[in-house]
Amino acid sequence: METAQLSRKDQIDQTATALFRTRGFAATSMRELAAALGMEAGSIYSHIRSKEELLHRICFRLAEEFFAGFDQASADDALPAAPRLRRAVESHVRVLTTDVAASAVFLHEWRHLSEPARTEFLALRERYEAGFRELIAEGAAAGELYAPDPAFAALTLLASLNWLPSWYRPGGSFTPPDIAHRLANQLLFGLEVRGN
Amino acid sequence: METAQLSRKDQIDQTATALFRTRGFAATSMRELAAALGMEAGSIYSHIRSKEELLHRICFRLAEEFFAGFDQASADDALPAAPRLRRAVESHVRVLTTDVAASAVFLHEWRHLSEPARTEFLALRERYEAGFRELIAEGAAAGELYAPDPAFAALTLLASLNWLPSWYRPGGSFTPPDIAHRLANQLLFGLEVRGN
DNA sequence: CCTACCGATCGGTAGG
DNA sequence: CCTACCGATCGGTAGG
Repeated sequence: METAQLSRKDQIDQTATALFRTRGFAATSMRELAAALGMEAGSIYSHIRSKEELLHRICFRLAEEFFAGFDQASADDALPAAPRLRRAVESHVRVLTTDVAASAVFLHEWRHLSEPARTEFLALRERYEAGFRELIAEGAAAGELYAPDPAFAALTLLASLNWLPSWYRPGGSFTPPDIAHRLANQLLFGLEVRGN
Repeated sequence: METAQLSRKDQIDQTATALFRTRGFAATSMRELAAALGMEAGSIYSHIRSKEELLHRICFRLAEEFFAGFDQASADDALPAAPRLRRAVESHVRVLTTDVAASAVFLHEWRHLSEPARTEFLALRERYEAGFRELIAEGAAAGELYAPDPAFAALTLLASLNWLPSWYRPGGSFTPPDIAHRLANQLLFGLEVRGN
């Protein structure tokens, strides 16, 4: 346990993230969470208001991290679209690997958010996808990328990346930058115009 | 409702699949399922033994369908590995689009299976992935495909395909064969050796 | 942070 | 296939 210097609230967030990931939000009880933290179920409520607040915080924090990474990666206007897309892919992989458990929750448990949070969340995700779509469309218009349908290409690209939390294990044979590089290569070689 | 000629048990399976997909297995109650079927919760148990039996049947039925499709696609020994891989990709997409709801449950809800079913299921999935891995390795060894790490390539490939149920809607602008073709192209152009 | 508890809901069964 | 019910567990609160 290296959680010694975390605040109690951060400990709760972290433990909840791990449980929501492995057992799912709905199947995780507050009593289970409490037991994992070495306390009683009722005591958790002096730190949080509801179970859903935990999920809400995880989902929206990750959304912010994905956006921050993307904005930084795609901001450089001097760069062509293809290398900016590569940087955006690497940023996405960095967020995924830095916080695998939270990413898995972000990707799979958001549907347990109640309204209006759920609709807000989906709007954020759509905006994020649109960023990739536009980058790909820009690269296609400039002849840098081969993508007859940028929307389709963006979905497939993000799909390949988002499956990562389901097999990635920290400390495995691939390091995060290694994974980012390999994924970007595998995906972009399929997008780049050949022999041009 | 076109479920008129389905047996009551098939109606239960079908409705359960739809609910497990949209709300998740754990968050779906038997009373909800009963209401969707126009009956009382207790009455369902004259057709099934338990809630988990429903999940079990969905997961293992889909596993069979994926295997049957793969075996047929990859069986032709006269064909090089690359076109057999393309056929396997198309088969995978066919299963996914033919039965989107069940596929989504197969992909995301299997972890709610209790032992030993859960371990059995994971073994099946691993065997399926191995099929793709070996096809890619074979193609790489023959110089047909560019895949420095077949295991990594197989994971990325299946990832791109498996995200499909999260955005595919029957009756959208893409037909299933269209999707299969585009996905195979986008993925294989990234794998094929260029200018060879 | 704990004890003790609330009303609601869960999966499942008995008996008809 | 329904009515009526079982014990267990749920998220959350009051009072200290």
